[in-house]
Amino acid sequence: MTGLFDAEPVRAQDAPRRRILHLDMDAFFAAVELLRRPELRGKPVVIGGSGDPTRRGVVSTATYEARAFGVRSGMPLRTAAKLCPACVFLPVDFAEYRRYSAIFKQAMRAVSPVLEDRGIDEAFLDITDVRGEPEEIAASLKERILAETGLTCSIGIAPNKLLAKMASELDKPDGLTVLGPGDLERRIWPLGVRKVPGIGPKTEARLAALGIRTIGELAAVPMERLQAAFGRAYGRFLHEASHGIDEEPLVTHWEPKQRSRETTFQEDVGDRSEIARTLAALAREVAAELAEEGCVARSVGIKVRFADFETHTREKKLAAPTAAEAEIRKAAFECLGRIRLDRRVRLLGVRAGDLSRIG
DNA sequence: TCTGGGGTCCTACAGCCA
DNA sequence: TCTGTGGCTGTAGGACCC
Repeated sequence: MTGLFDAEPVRAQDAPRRRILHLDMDAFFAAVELLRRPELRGKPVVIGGSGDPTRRGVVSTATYEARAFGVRSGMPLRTAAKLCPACVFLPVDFAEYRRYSAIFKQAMRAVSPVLEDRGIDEAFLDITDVRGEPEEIAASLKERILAETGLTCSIGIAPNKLLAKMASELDKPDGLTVLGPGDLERRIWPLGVRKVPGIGPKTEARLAALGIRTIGELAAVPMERLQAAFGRAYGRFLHEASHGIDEEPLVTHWEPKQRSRETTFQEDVGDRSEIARTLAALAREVAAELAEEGCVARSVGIKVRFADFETHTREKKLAAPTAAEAEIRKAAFECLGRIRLDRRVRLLGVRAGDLSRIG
């Protein structure tokens, strides 16, 4: 007879199987804009930057009608306007999107308190201890969010965050996907490696050069080979992700690590005094935000992007943590002095790092 | 010709020190 | 005393995410 205290320590594979839900709002910015501009429904609409396609900026979200013209997220507004001259361009209104974001996250918290906020339009929810079938939990959550916001979302449920997020992508918009045993091989392995969150365009290209295009092909590569090619940590990640392995817990609280402000000039700038004025203004904004949040910074850095898109950063460790505008500005100018300004500048940024709370 | 802004995490490397 | 090694810290840049 084995007593409680004789039991072996719990290993990962013996741990209670988690149920993680990932929720992603459908074309979020565009959907919110259509709520207050119903006359635009059915029309190609692009949200991005200042809403003026003659100015510098990129597409944040486009409606499905605009996507039919080839408009994609991240595309310059000017390019989008060329592809779709009939598109309606709207500015980004973060305050309004944050309002809707709070509503759908509140609905999620009513289901389970264990929520990981992943930005303005998505979140993870641990529903391991929530009674009911996953499909029912997700369906009633979708119903509640639609009733309270008028917006649809896509939900994925799986034993971990990685698979839950991939699941929510499988059926969009207004989708619901539950991944169970056997679904890894059947539904995930045929997908391209780019569908793994954490594999971007660079890694996709490097994997393609090795003849690896699908997640299943990636899963067939020994971990040692991936580590030799991509480094210890990332090689291990690639191996585990392709096998659907992810033990990461939900992060329900975190402290900011850095605050930054950056700006892209409408026209590339060569004038030193304009660069100096802009750097001072950015330093002021960063300092104000630190003060507002009750934080001090231990390091200050700057970013300079030249007209040819070459980007340089410089960083300085401070003698003592501070939120004082004068000290942040002084450090930023010291950093600027270490960069040779031999070309016109496209972008300038100021960053405060190694943050800690006062008191 | 074009490529935003605000973040996080990781890696590589140089200098310092034991 | 010289040299090698390995850890730590600071710095720069890359990749990725929403």
